[in-house]
Amino acid sequence: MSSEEVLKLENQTCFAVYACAKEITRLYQPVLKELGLTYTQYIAMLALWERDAVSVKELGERLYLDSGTLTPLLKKLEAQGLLTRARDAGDERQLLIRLSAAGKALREKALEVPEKVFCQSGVNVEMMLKIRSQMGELMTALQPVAAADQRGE
Amino acid sequence: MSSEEVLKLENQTCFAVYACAKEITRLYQPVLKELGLTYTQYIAMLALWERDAVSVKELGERLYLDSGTLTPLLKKLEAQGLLTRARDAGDERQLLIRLSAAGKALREKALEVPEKVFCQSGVNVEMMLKIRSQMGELMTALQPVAAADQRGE
DNA sequence: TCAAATTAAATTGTATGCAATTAAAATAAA
DNA sequence: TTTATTTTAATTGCATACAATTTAATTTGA
Repeated sequence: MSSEEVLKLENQTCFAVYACAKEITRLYQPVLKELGLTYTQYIAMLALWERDAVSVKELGERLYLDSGTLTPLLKKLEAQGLLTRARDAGDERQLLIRLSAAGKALREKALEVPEKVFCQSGVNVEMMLKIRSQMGELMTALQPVAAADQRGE
Repeated sequence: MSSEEVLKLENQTCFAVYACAKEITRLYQPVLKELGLTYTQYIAMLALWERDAVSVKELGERLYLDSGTLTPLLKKLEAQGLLTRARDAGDERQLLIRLSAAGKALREKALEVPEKVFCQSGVNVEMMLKIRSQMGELMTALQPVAAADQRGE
Protein backbone atom coordinates (compact mmCIF):
# COMPACT_ATOMS: atom_id res chain seq x y z
CA MET A 1 0.00 0.00 0.00
CA SER A 2 1.29 3.46 -0.83
CA SER A 3 2.38 5.84 1.89
CA GLU A 4 -0.60 7.97 0.88
CA GLU A 5 -3.10 5.20 1.51
CA VAL A 6 -1.62 3.31 4.43
CA LEU A 7 -3.01 5.71 7.06
CA LYS A 8 -6.38 6.40 5.49
CA LEU A 9 -9.22 5.75 7.91
CA GLU A 10 -11.19 3.72 5.38
CA ASN A 11 -8.24 1.35 4.96
CA GLN A 12 -8.02 0.54 8.68
CA THR A 13 -9.59 -2.81 9.47
CA CYS A 14 -9.22 -1.97 13.15
CA PHE A 15 -11.42 1.08 12.74
CA ALA A 16 -14.04 -0.86 10.78
CA VAL A 17 -14.37 -3.38 13.63
CA TYR A 18 -14.22 -0.67 16.30
CA ALA A 19 -16.97 1.36 14.62
CA CYS A 20 -19.19 -1.70 14.10
CA ALA A 21 -18.85 -2.77 17.71
CA LYS A 22 -20.06 0.63 18.87
CA GLU A 23 -22.91 0.70 16.38
CA ILE A 24 -24.04 -2.75 17.52
CA THR A 25 -24.10 -1.91 21.21
CA ARG A 26 -25.99 1.27 20.32
CA LEU A 27 -28.59 -0.96 18.64
CA TYR A 28 -28.96 -3.11 21.76
CA GLN A 29 -29.34 -0.20 24.13
CA PRO A 30 -33.08 0.58 23.80
CA VAL A 31 -33.98 -3.12 23.87
CA LEU A 32 -31.86 -3.78 26.96
CA LYS A 33 -33.24 -0.71 28.68
CA GLU A 34 -36.53 -2.62 29.05
CA LEU A 35 -34.61 -5.19 31.10
CA GLY A 36 -32.79 -2.49 33.08
CA LEU A 37 -29.43 -3.65 31.76
CA THR A 38 -26.52 -2.01 29.94
CA TYR A 39 -24.80 -3.94 27.18
CA THR A 40 -21.91 -5.08 29.37
CA GLN A 41 -24.29 -6.08 32.12
CA TYR A 42 -26.25 -8.06 29.52
CA ILE A 43 -23.27 -10.11 28.36
CA ALA A 44 -22.37 -10.75 32.01
CA MET A 45 -25.88 -12.09 32.57
CA LEU A 46 -25.63 -14.20 29.40
CA ALA A 47 -22.51 -15.81 30.79
CA LEU A 48 -24.18 -16.43 34.15
CA TRP A 49 -27.36 -17.87 32.65
CA GLU A 50 -25.13 -20.34 30.86
CA ARG A 51 -23.06 -21.20 33.90
CA ASP A 52 -23.90 -20.12 37.43
CA ALA A 53 -21.87 -19.93 40.65
CA VAL A 54 -18.61 -18.91 39.00
CA SER A 55 -15.69 -16.85 40.25
CA VAL A 56 -14.90 -13.35 39.01
CA LYS A 57 -11.82 -14.78 37.34
CA GLU A 58 -13.75 -17.36 35.32
CA LEU A 59 -16.38 -14.81 34.36
CA GLY A 60 -13.64 -12.42 33.31
CA GLU A 61 -11.97 -15.03 31.12
CA ARG A 62 -15.19 -15.73 29.29
CA LEU A 63 -16.03 -12.05 28.81
CA TYR A 64 -12.44 -10.83 28.25
CA LEU A 65 -12.88 -8.41 31.15
CA ASP A 66 -10.76 -7.95 34.27
CA SER A 67 -11.74 -7.35 37.88
CA GLY A 68 -11.35 -3.62 37.44
CA THR A 69 -14.36 -3.69 35.16
CA LEU A 70 -16.24 -6.59 36.70
CA THR A 71 -16.09 -5.67 40.39
CA PRO A 72 -18.15 -2.46 40.07
CA LEU A 73 -20.40 -4.01 37.41
CA LEU A 74 -21.22 -7.02 39.58
CA LYS A 75 -21.85 -4.77 42.57
CA LYS A 76 -24.45 -2.92 40.51
CA LEU A 77 -26.13 -6.17 39.46
CA GLU A 78 -26.09 -7.25 43.10
CA ALA A 79 -27.69 -3.94 44.10
CA GLN A 80 -30.40 -4.64 41.51
CA GLY A 81 -31.01 -7.98 43.22
CA LEU A 82 -30.02 -10.05 40.20
CA LEU A 83 -27.14 -11.91 41.86
CA THR A 84 -25.23 -12.47 45.08
CA ARG A 85 -21.51 -12.06 45.71
CA ALA A 86 -19.98 -14.30 48.38
CA ARG A 87 -16.53 -15.66 49.12
CA ASP A 88 -15.95 -19.29 48.30
CA ALA A 89 -15.80 -21.21 51.60
CA GLY A 90 -13.20 -23.57 50.13
CA ASP A 91 -10.98 -20.78 48.79
CA GLU A 92 -11.55 -17.41 50.37
CA ARG A 93 -9.65 -15.64 47.59
CA GLN A 94 -12.43 -16.39 45.17
CA LEU A 95 -15.71 -14.56 45.05
CA LEU A 96 -18.57 -16.71 43.84
CA ILE A 97 -21.23 -15.05 41.74
CA ARG A 98 -24.65 -16.69 42.03
CA LEU A 99 -27.85 -15.71 40.26
CA SER A 100 -30.78 -14.85 42.50
CA ALA A 101 -34.32 -15.97 41.71
CA ALA A 102 -34.87 -12.58 40.06
CA GLY A 103 -31.69 -13.00 38.07
CA LYS A 104 -32.81 -16.40 36.81
CA ALA A 105 -36.30 -15.08 36.07
CA LEU A 106 -34.92 -12.22 33.99
CA ARG A 107 -33.73 -14.80 31.46
CA GLU A 108 -37.31 -15.28 30.27
CA LYS A 109 -37.58 -11.63 29.31
CA ALA A 110 -34.12 -11.74 27.73
CA LEU A 111 -35.11 -14.57 25.43
CA GLU A 112 -36.65 -12.14 22.99
CA VAL A 113 -33.71 -9.73 22.93
CA PRO A 114 -31.72 -11.33 20.08
CA GLU A 115 -34.79 -11.52 17.83
CA LYS A 116 -35.81 -7.94 18.59
CA VAL A 117 -32.36 -6.55 17.85
CA PHE A 118 -32.03 -8.63 14.71
CA CYS A 119 -35.32 -7.34 13.36
CA GLN A 120 -34.30 -3.73 13.99
CA SER A 121 -30.99 -4.20 12.20
CA GLY A 122 -30.83 -4.25 8.44
CA VAL A 123 -28.83 -7.46 8.59
CA ASN A 124 -29.79 -10.82 7.10
CA VAL A 125 -29.02 -14.20 8.62
CA GLU A 126 -26.32 -15.13 6.12
CA MET A 127 -24.37 -11.94 6.78
CA MET A 128 -24.71 -12.41 10.50
CA LEU A 129 -23.43 -15.98 10.44
CA LYS A 130 -20.57 -15.07 8.12
CA ILE A 131 -19.52 -12.23 10.41
CA ARG A 132 -19.68 -14.41 13.49
CA SER A 133 -17.46 -17.06 11.96
CA GLN A 134 -15.04 -14.40 10.65
CA MET A 135 -14.81 -12.85 14.10
CA GLY A 136 -14.19 -16.30 15.54
CA GLU A 137 -11.32 -16.82 13.12
CA LEU A 138 -9.94 -13.38 13.89
CA MET A 139 -10.14 -14.05 17.61
CA THR A 140 -8.21 -17.32 17.32
CA ALA A 141 -5.64 -15.52 15.19
CA LEU A 142 -5.23 -12.76 17.78
CA GLN A 143 -5.47 -14.81 20.95
CA PRO A 144 -1.98 -16.43 20.72
CA VAL A 145 -0.54 -12.90 20.61
CA ALA A 146 -2.45 -11.92 23.72
CA ALA A 147 -1.40 -15.12 25.49
CA ALA A 148 2.26 -14.53 24.58
CA ASP A 149 2.03 -10.96 25.86
CA GLN A 150 0.62 -12.37 29.07
CA ARG A 151 3.65 -14.61 29.42
CA GLY A 152 5.89 -11.63 28.77
CA GLU A 153 7.31 -12.77 25.43
CA MET B 1 -32.71 -21.33 17.18
CA SER B 2 -33.87 -23.18 20.31
CA SER B 3 -34.61 -21.33 23.51
CA GLU B 4 -31.60 -23.15 24.96
CA GLU B 5 -29.21 -21.80 22.36
CA VAL B 6 -30.55 -18.35 21.64
CA LEU B 7 -28.82 -16.73 24.63
CA LYS B 8 -25.55 -18.64 24.50
CA LEU B 9 -22.58 -16.31 24.45
CA GLU B 10 -20.95 -18.14 21.55
CA ASN B 11 -24.05 -17.59 19.42
CA GLN B 12 -24.01 -13.82 19.87
CA THR B 13 -22.57 -12.06 16.85
CA CYS B 14 -22.58 -8.85 18.85
CA PHE B 15 -20.25 -10.37 21.42
CA ALA B 16 -17.91 -11.71 18.74
CA VAL B 17 -17.49 -8.22 17.26
CA TYR B 18 -17.29 -6.59 20.70
CA ALA B 19 -14.56 -8.99 21.85
CA CYS B 20 -12.57 -8.62 18.62
CA ALA B 21 -12.68 -4.84 18.79
CA LYS B 22 -11.20 -4.93 22.28
CA GLU B 23 -8.54 -7.45 21.31
CA ILE B 24 -7.52 -5.32 18.33
CA THR B 25 -7.13 -2.12 20.31
CA ARG B 26 -5.11 -4.10 22.85
CA LEU B 27 -2.79 -5.09 20.01
CA TYR B 28 -2.30 -1.48 18.96
CA GLN B 29 -1.57 -0.22 22.44
CA PRO B 30 2.17 -1.01 22.76
CA VAL B 31 2.87 0.23 19.22
CA LEU B 32 0.97 3.48 19.78
CA LYS B 33 2.65 4.02 23.12
CA GLU B 34 5.84 4.80 21.18
CA LEU B 35 3.95 7.70 19.58
CA GLY B 36 2.46 8.77 22.90
CA LEU B 37 -1.07 8.08 21.65
CA THR B 38 -4.01 6.01 22.84
CA TYR B 39 -6.05 4.14 20.28
CA THR B 40 -8.82 6.74 20.14
CA GLN B 41 -6.29 9.53 19.90
CA TYR B 42 -4.66 7.62 17.04
CA ILE B 43 -7.84 7.37 14.95
CA ALA B 44 -8.48 11.06 15.63
CA MET B 45 -5.02 11.84 14.26
CA LEU B 46 -5.65 9.55 11.26
CA ALA B 47 -8.76 11.57 10.44
CA LEU B 48 -6.86 14.84 10.81
CA TRP B 49 -3.91 13.71 8.70
CA GLU B 50 -6.41 12.98 5.98
CA ARG B 51 -8.30 16.24 6.33
CA ASP B 52 -7.09 19.16 8.41
CA ALA B 53 -8.88 22.25 9.78
CA VAL B 54 -12.17 20.53 10.48
CA SER B 55 -14.86 21.20 13.08
CA VAL B 56 -15.51 18.94 16.05
CA LYS B 57 -18.80 18.00 14.43
CA GLU B 58 -17.22 16.85 11.18
CA LEU B 59 -14.51 14.96 13.06
CA GLY B 60 -17.17 13.32 15.19
CA GLU B 61 -19.17 12.22 12.17
CA ARG B 62 -16.14 10.54 10.65
CA LEU B 63 -15.13 8.83 13.89
CA TYR B 64 -18.66 8.11 15.16
CA LEU B 65 -17.86 10.04 18.34
CA ASP B 66 -19.67 12.96 19.96
CA SER B 67 -18.39 16.12 21.59
CA GLY B 68 -18.59 14.48 25.01
CA THR B 69 -15.77 12.18 23.95
CA LEU B 70 -13.95 14.49 21.57
CA THR B 71 -13.76 17.66 23.64
CA PRO B 72 -11.54 16.20 26.39
CA LEU B 73 -9.61 14.07 23.89
CA LEU B 74 -8.79 17.05 21.68
CA LYS B 75 -7.79 19.09 24.72
CA LYS B 76 -5.25 16.40 25.57
CA LEU B 77 -3.86 16.38 22.04
CA GLU B 78 -3.69 20.18 22.18
CA ALA B 79 -1.80 19.95 25.49
CA GLN B 80 0.64 17.58 23.75
CA GLY B 81 1.19 20.26 21.12
CA LEU B 82 -0.16 18.14 18.26
CA LEU B 83 -3.01 20.48 17.30
CA THR B 84 -4.69 23.80 17.97
CA ARG B 85 -8.32 24.49 18.86
CA ALA B 86 -9.76 27.82 17.73
CA ARG B 87 -13.23 29.13 17.01
CA ASP B 88 -14.11 29.59 13.35
CA ALA B 89 -14.12 33.33 12.59
CA GLY B 90 -16.96 32.84 10.14
CA ASP B 91 -19.10 30.80 12.54
CA GLU B 92 -18.20 31.18 16.17
CA ARG B 93 -20.20 28.09 17.12
CA GLN B 94 -17.68 25.89 15.40
CA LEU B 95 -14.30 24.97 16.80
CA LEU B 96 -11.69 24.39 14.12
CA ILE B 97 -9.09 21.74 14.78
CA ARG B 98 -5.78 22.33 13.06
CA LEU B 99 -2.68 20.17 13.14
CA SER B 100 0.47 21.83 14.41
CA ALA B 101 3.86 21.24 12.81
CA ALA B 102 4.49 18.56 15.44
CA GLY B 103 1.13 17.00 14.65
CA LYS B 104 1.94 16.84 10.96
CA ALA B 105 5.43 15.53 11.68
CA LEU B 106 4.07 12.71 13.81
CA ARG B 107 2.53 11.24 10.66
CA GLU B 108 5.98 10.07 9.54
CA LYS B 109 6.38 7.95 12.65
CA ALA B 110 2.81 6.70 12.33
CA LEU B 111 3.43 5.39 8.82
CA GLU B 112 4.94 2.21 10.22
CA VAL B 113 2.13 1.53 12.72
CA PRO B 114 -0.17 -0.53 10.44
CA GLU B 115 2.70 -2.76 9.29
CA LYS B 116 3.98 -3.27 12.84
CA VAL B 117 0.57 -4.23 14.19
CA PHE B 118 -0.14 -6.47 11.23
CA CYS B 119 3.13 -8.38 11.75
CA GLN B 120 2.36 -8.89 15.43
CA SER B 121 -1.10 -10.24 14.68
CA GLY B 122 -1.58 -13.77 13.46
CA VAL B 123 -3.73 -12.45 10.62
CA ASN B 124 -3.10 -12.81 6.90
CA VAL B 125 -3.92 -10.23 4.26
CA GLU B 126 -6.87 -12.11 2.80
CA MET B 127 -8.59 -12.43 6.18
CA MET B 128 -7.97 -8.79 6.91
CA LEU B 129 -9.46 -7.60 3.63
CA LYS B 130 -12.42 -9.92 3.97
CA ILE B 131 -13.13 -8.64 7.47
CA ARG B 132 -12.85 -5.03 6.41
CA SER B 133 -15.33 -5.48 3.59
CA GLN B 134 -17.68 -7.45 5.87
CA MET B 135 -17.57 -4.68 8.46
CA GLY B 136 -18.25 -2.17 5.72
CA GLU B 137 -21.33 -4.12 4.68
CA LEU B 138 -22.46 -4.43 8.28
CA MET B 139 -22.00 -0.72 8.85
CA THR B 140 -24.13 0.19 5.83
CA ALA B 141 -26.76 -2.25 7.05
CA LEU B 142 -26.78 -0.69 10.52
CA GLN B 143 -26.40 2.98 9.59
CA PRO B 144 -29.98 3.48 8.25
CA VAL B 145 -31.23 2.31 11.63
CA ALA B 146 -29.04 4.81 13.45
CA ALA B 147 -30.11 7.58 11.06
CA ALA B 148 -33.79 6.75 11.58
CA ASP B 149 -33.30 6.77 15.35
CA GLN B 150 -31.71 10.17 14.95
CA ARG B 151 -34.81 11.40 13.15
CA GLY B 152 -36.95 9.96 15.92
CA GLU B 153 -38.69 7.25 13.86
C1' DT C 1 -36.70 43.18 13.09
C1' DC C 2 -36.69 40.28 16.65
C1' DA C 3 -38.40 36.34 19.04
C1' DA C 4 -38.33 31.25 18.20
C1' DA C 5 -36.01 27.46 16.55
C1' DT C 6 -31.80 25.34 15.33
C1' DT C 7 -26.99 24.28 15.60
C1' DA C 8 -22.26 23.38 17.67
C1' DA C 9 -19.44 22.60 21.73
C1' DA C 10 -18.98 22.11 26.28
C1' DT C 11 -20.47 20.21 30.51
C1' DT C 12 -22.47 16.78 33.67
C1' DG C 13 -23.34 12.28 35.12
C1' DT C 14 -23.06 7.39 34.60
C1' DA C 15 -20.81 3.24 32.91
C1' DT C 16 -17.25 0.98 31.03
C1' DG C 17 -12.25 -0.65 30.15
C1' DC C 18 -7.71 -1.57 31.48
C1' DA C 19 -2.93 -1.02 33.55
C1' DA C 20 -0.84 -1.00 37.87
C1' DT C 21 -0.94 -1.59 42.64
C1' DT C 22 -2.63 -3.48 46.98
C1' DA C 23 -4.39 -6.84 50.24
C1' DA C 24 -5.67 -11.23 51.60
C1' DA C 25 -5.49 -16.10 51.05
C1' DA C 26 -3.46 -20.30 49.38
C1' DT C 27 0.42 -22.88 47.71
C1' DA C 28 5.29 -23.97 47.10
C1' DA C 29 9.75 -24.31 48.61
C1' DA C 30 13.46 -24.20 51.66
C1' DT D 1 7.04 -25.13 59.55
C1' DT D 2 7.92 -20.79 58.08
C1' DT D 3 9.12 -17.83 54.48
C1' DA D 4 8.60 -16.83 49.54
C1' DT D 5 5.74 -17.09 45.71
C1' DT D 6 1.52 -17.19 43.48
C1' DT D 7 -3.27 -16.35 42.96
C1' DT D 8 -7.68 -13.75 43.31
C1' DA D 9 -10.33 -9.52 43.99
C1' DA D 10 -10.45 -4.98 45.03
C1' DT D 11 -8.74 -0.45 44.44
C1' DT D 12 -6.70 3.53 42.06
C1' DG D 13 -5.94 6.34 38.22
C1' DC D 14 -6.60 7.52 33.61
C1' DA D 15 -9.07 7.44 29.21
C1' DT D 16 -12.87 6.62 26.74
C1' DA D 17 -18.14 6.46 25.47
C1' DC D 18 -22.51 8.47 25.35
C1' DA D 19 -27.11 10.42 26.95
C1' DA D 20 -28.87 14.61 28.53
C1' DT D 21 -28.43 19.31 29.53
C1' DT D 22 -26.53 23.91 29.03
C1' DT D 23 -24.55 27.84 26.68
C1' DA D 24 -23.51 30.63 22.95
C1' DA D 25 -24.05 31.67 18.16
C1' DT D 26 -26.67 31.49 13.98
C1' DT D 27 -30.65 31.00 11.19
C1' DT D 28 -35.75 31.08 10.49
C1' DG D 29 -40.07 32.91 10.47
C1' DA D 30 -43.70 35.72 11.86
